[in-house]
Amino acid sequence: MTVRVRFAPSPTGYLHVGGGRTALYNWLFARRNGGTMILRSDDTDRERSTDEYYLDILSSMRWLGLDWDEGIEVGGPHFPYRQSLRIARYREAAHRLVAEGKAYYSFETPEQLEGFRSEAQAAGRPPAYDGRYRVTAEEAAARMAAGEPAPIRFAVPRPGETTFADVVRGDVRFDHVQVDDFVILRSDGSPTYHLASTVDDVDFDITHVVRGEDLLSSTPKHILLSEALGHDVPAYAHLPLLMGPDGSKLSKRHGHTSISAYREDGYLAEAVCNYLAILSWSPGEDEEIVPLATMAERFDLTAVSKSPAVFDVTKLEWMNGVYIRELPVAEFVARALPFVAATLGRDLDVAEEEVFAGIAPLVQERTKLLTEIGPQVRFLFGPVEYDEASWDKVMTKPEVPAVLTAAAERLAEVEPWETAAIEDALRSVLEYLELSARKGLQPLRVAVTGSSVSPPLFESMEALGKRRAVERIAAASARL
RNA sequence: GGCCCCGUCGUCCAGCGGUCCAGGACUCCGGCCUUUCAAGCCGGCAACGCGGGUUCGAAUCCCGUCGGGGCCA
Repeated sequence: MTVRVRFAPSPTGYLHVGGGRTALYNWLFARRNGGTMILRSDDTDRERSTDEYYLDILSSMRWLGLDWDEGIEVGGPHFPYRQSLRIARYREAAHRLVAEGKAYYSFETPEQLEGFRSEAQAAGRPPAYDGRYRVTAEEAAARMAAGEPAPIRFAVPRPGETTFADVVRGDVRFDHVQVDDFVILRSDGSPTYHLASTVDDVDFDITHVVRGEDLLSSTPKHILLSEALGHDVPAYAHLPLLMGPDGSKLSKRHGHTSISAYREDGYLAEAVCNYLAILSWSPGEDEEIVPLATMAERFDLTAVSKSPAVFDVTKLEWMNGVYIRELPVAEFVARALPFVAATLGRDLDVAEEEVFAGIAPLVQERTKLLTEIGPQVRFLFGPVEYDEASWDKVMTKPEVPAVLTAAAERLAEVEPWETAAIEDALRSVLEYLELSARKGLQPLRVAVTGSSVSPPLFESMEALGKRRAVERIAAASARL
């Protein structure tokens, strides 16, 4: 039997990092086992589902590099893989279960349900409705015929229990006293999550359901439903939840949680994938920087951690820096350009792109996020903007006027305008003024780049060009 | 409140009865390098929640307890 897994997000929000990790683990598992990866949209919640979220999920998946063999947009035997387009199928399934006596039209009043609940609570019993007010099939038929609306509930076998071997957690057991006769089809004819999701898993021949631990306690319902539908029960693997720094389930209040936000913040998809993978699983050998392809060779669902993991942005950032540094320079340039354009508010022209490519290697090794690049190089593509803190810290020293003056003079004679020649000239200025490089070069850095923090000075000057470099030093002198 | 799951450095991961006075990574703190900032290199701080068992021997197995999380309400 070939492995068939699915990632089935609800388009009720952007694809968040937890969902991204679930998608990734499904993908890794499929690739590791030569299986089929399916992407489905669980969009039965018409109220909260939107096209914007749907599109975000698609683009985030693609950005991460997680492709799917069957599903939304790519097609397959069960196209279009959108639950909202399969409502009739869910109704049919629910009605069939009623016909077979495995589910029933439910006429409990809210008062009855509430009464049951509070009584159970008081007695210390599980508050899961056990179907005690279920009416006979005849009565149900009569009331339905009379036009009385009613939801359909699944008749959970009682007494009983459901056990299953969770791929990551091992044996799990649920007594049915704590599984309620859950609604599968609402009185308005809309399917519940349990029904739609299970029917799809069954229809699509899913072999392994890999999802978040928040669905663990719903699993007995899904197993019971699968069996009632006359289908083999898939294997289940429940992934530990991702948490915020405060130890609660990761959510918006912990900051950025959507994959697309990380993309915009200058993270590389490779780094995000790597970090997400490493979060609840180890590729072994004390290795952490492992490319997707290698992980796909080593991935082992049974070795996934059982305990929740705190999402640590700081470590993701470090890892992003590692990936950026590993990029071939040309690739780094290509990825950086859009971000540079964003901070400049315009695209670079061809000549400027060449200038950027020139200092790119130096910028690359000091970048953790692509968004940091623009600010580092903007001095090359526009007027200097002095960072006032830098100016106050550096340009108020007594030796500054002499440094600027001497440097401007010497630099004006440098020919050809290349890093080595610039360095020679400046070193001689330092010698002449008896200043350390540390003290003597900072004023020039601020003058030329506007900041006390910049790429290496000599290269920066070369990239800037002789005329502008000398002009800026003169301008800084005038501003003193 | 009921049920389920989980519990190794601040965080992530390794460890699956002896080779562990517990290993790697991030963070943090020193130092080196150095034209700033990074990067790099070297070094350091830091954990088996607790209590009982089982065993010659437990981070590793069992029970309890405490703590955290999830779902339902």
